[in-house]
Amino acid sequence: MHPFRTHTCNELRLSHAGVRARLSGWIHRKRDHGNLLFIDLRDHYGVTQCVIDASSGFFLSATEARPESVITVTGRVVARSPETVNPAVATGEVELAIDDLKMESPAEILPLQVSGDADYGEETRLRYRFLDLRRERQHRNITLRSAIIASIRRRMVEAGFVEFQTPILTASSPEGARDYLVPSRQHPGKFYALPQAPQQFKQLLMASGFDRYFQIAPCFRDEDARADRSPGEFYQLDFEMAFATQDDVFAAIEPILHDVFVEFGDGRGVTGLPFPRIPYDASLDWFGNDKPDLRNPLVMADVGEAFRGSGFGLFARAVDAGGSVIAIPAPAAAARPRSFFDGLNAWARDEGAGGLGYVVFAGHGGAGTEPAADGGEAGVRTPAGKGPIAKHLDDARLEAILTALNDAARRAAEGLGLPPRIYGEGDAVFFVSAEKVKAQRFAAAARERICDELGLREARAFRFTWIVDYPAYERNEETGQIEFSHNPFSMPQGGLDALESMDPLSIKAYQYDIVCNGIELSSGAIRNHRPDIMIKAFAIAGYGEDEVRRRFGGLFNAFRYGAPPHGGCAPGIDRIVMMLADEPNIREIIAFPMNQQAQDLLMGAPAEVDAARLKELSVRLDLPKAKATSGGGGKPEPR
RNA sequence: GGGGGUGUAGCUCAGUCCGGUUAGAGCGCUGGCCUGUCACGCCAGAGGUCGCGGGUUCGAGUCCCGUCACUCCCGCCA
Repeated sequence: MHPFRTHTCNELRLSHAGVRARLSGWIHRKRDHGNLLFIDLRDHYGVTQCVIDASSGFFLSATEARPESVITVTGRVVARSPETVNPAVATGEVELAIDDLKMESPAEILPLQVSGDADYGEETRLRYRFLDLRRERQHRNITLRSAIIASIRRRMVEAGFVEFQTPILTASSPEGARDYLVPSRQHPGKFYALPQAPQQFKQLLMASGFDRYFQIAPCFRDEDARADRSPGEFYQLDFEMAFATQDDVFAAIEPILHDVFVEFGDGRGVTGLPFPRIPYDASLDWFGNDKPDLRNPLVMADVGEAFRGSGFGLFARAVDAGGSVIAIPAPAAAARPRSFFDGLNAWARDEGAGGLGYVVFAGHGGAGTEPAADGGEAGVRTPAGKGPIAKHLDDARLEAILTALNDAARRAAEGLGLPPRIYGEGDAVFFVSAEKVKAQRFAAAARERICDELGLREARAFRFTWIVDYPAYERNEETGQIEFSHNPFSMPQGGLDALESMDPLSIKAYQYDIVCNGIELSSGAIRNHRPDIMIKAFAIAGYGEDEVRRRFGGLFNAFRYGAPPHGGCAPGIDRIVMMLADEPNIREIIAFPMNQQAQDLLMGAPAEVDAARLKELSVRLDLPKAKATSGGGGKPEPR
């Protein structure tokens, strides 16, 4: 007989009755009846009930074994009597009547319990992650992650992509996030950087003649964490295609994402192919940001003109000063009590906005008074507006607001498959007014809030969209300088001609993001593979040719000896798993995540190192004064 | 770097607003009882620097100041 097991803890069934079996696992739970002891034995696969009675020689030691001790038990599989069958457990029709028990590894008293579904603080969970990961939900998440990655890998290979590995110790990249740096022993004063993404390597592979690259790529960025952003490191499904247009890239990855989300989505809806595409500018107009959650059906519109010169001075002055008034529809909200509007107003002020103006369209009462979408029909009345702002707006202005919202709703319905809607009687409209960028940012948040207040968010669905036509450049508000808005490696639309003839701020790039449920899964681009266009593109952002050669020498050089037009994308693996696992926090789907302060509480990273090691690296510390540097322990050091 | 929340038994939390006798509960732990449970049950017990430091007060878990830690958000994340 195998020294540890003949079966797993999820294997024994009624058909095994009478068989002699050996199981190994953790003591999940014990039920001690004095002269009869039940042990739920758990392994990766499941749980099997084992039973011992007082007549056995090892009964006492079994009684004393703590939960989470690892044991090996041997005995006979017996069918349970009908009244003792447990239908909640896969092995619930049988139990193992054990006649031998070997303690493989006793457990001390636990800092967190594995059985049951108690909540524990994250600090405890991460410090004892090996215990936390034994728990059902955590165990399931990590297993799901593995299955998703295996499925992605299989689908990528089937689609003709070739998997590569690229360096982890590489050079710092001048754009983007902060790098993690690694001092070089052999070259004092010089540093490696961990890659923020294998961006340049995958482009070099294109220049190397490989046609379709992919990698489940580790990426390292020294930026602060969020619930959906793991500190330090994360994984991307990084891929790149030679001789590919933007449409080719979309056509290659859409079915893979779609099928993976269907495979692991547990019946949740997935956007059909092809995924909708929203130009960046339209996304800002309709949703206030470039990562719209299309489960939210609300479409916004700029209605500044309706307020220009109106009696509502606050908004009229804002418009005259070049600001925006953004309207957010609130379908069927006219029936809501005053407290609904007051509550949203209070929320707006908590968010730091001046407030949230609104108009309620409930003037005429009764049904059937909705205006036709295009207006102009005889006998159609504009519903009368109510609310603090409405009295300052005449019918023509109210009409203009409804027309703008209906126009936006109709166009979004056609392009995105959002439910069509004609606003009018019975609806309400909220207004956000500020300088344009600020107004959009706040309106985006208000749109989400209003959607949830009204219970309009589509449940159990993954709604994908591409955001396309990103601007190539933007003006840095602080410095006034023209900068790359997204990715310096993207091909500007219009190529060299556009760079030479157009206002840089109006040039678009073949740059795109894929967004799912309001979460940016990835950005990608058709790359700039032409050295002459690169020089010009960087010149506009203030980099001389020498600087481009110095900073991107490898890539720049590669493009001088024949490089294929190419492009790609890099969806975030962790966020995909997070959504499919339906977890609100990215750390729930990473086996050993760091905490929000980028510390690994289990391994004790980051840690101090010996002076000798620093000397070897020609590194001397210059620590900030005030702060204790102990890292762990949590106790402040006396000063 | 900034803002919010939290910090009380091994763990999860109540008590803090409105200061007052010996700081409680559940789970876990220890001991005892229990032969059909499956969140087993019953009895008893141990376990506390109320994050840390300072202040106010006759008296501080509770009020004030500072500080540390964790967490959520903003900045940041080509």
